Amino acid sequence: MAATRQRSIPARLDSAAKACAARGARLTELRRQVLALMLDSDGPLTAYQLLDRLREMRERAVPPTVYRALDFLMEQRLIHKVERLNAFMPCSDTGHDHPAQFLICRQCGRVAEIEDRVAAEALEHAAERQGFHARSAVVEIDGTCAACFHRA
Amino acid sequence: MAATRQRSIPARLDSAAKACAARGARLTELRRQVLALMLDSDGPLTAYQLLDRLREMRERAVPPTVYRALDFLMEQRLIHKVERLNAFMPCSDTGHDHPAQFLICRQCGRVAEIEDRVAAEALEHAAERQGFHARSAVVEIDGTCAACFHRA
DNA sequence: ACCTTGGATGTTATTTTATATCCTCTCTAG
DNA sequence: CTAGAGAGGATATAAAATAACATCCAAGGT
Ligand SMILES: [Zn+2]
Ligand SMILES: [Zn+2]
Ligand SMILES: [Zn+2]
Ligand SMILES: [Zn+2]
Repeated sequence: MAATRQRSIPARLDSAAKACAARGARLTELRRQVLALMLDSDGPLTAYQLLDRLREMRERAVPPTVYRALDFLMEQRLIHKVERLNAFMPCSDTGHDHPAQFLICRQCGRVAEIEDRVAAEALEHAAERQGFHARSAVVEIDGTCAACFHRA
Repeated sequence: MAATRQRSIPARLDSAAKACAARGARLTELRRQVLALMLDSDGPLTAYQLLDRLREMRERAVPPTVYRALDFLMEQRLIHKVERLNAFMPCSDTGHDHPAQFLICRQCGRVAEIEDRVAAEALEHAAERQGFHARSAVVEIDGTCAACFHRA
């Protein structure tokens, strides 16, 4: 079991369910289980890591089971995909539409989500200047986290 | 054959070779062929698209052939990987070390490389504030390019 | 010229990641 | 009831990337 976080997992699941309902979508049992696994993890999980864990509860799970749930959760903005890791993690700020910005530690594998308005706006403007209509932006920064840096 | 670009492909290959040599690396025939294919393409290419094209010149090519060349070209900062597309494209500013920033058009598949110093610096500072030591940053913005937007 | 050596490439196989397709079940709007 | 949509089950396959080991070959020292 992962360390305790700001809000309890059941509370986060419930507010996720409400957010979905408000948009006319259903956080079904399967989707809830998948989201719960992600909330319970210390770091990002790949689809197949998630599948392994899901099978403990749901023997019949296969890749499409997981990918469909992941697609749904991404549409609902409850999770993000970390492209550089082909892995997924819960959004730290559930439901709010914002560009995904991550700090990815190469040493420990941990990923921190940040929200830098200055960078986000600079990128918006840069896109506009090219006449480009932005839908979604991803920022992923590789490096060494403070903890790993001090350890070294 | 793709449209003519700012500088001729042979000229770009030659300056790439020089840049490699300056760093004690060799732009071998294989690597040169792979880079040439990318320079000749109108858009990003996946490793397997590249493999198909490469086989026209080099029958024995297999996935590791391509991936090794791609790894080399990325180390030499001659190309970038576009994570959201699992595809690769030449750097627009060969050899200079800079964060990769892309505008990806969903409609036409074209990818434009931009270089926004404001965003890059904002992200650097954001990382620093967390005590994070950044190595390399990737920015990928999905949306619709000006041409496709006007067409619609 | 002759080794030696490390980088580059060849070769085979496999792993990891993601999607296509078709079917069944359930719920509900009409 | 009953069509239609959404959710999930099931099978198969495609796409992307890497592992591991063999061979080649270019460059530098002798
Ligand atoms: Zn988020
Ligand atoms: Zn770390
Ligand atoms: Zn570049
Ligand atoms: Zn376009």
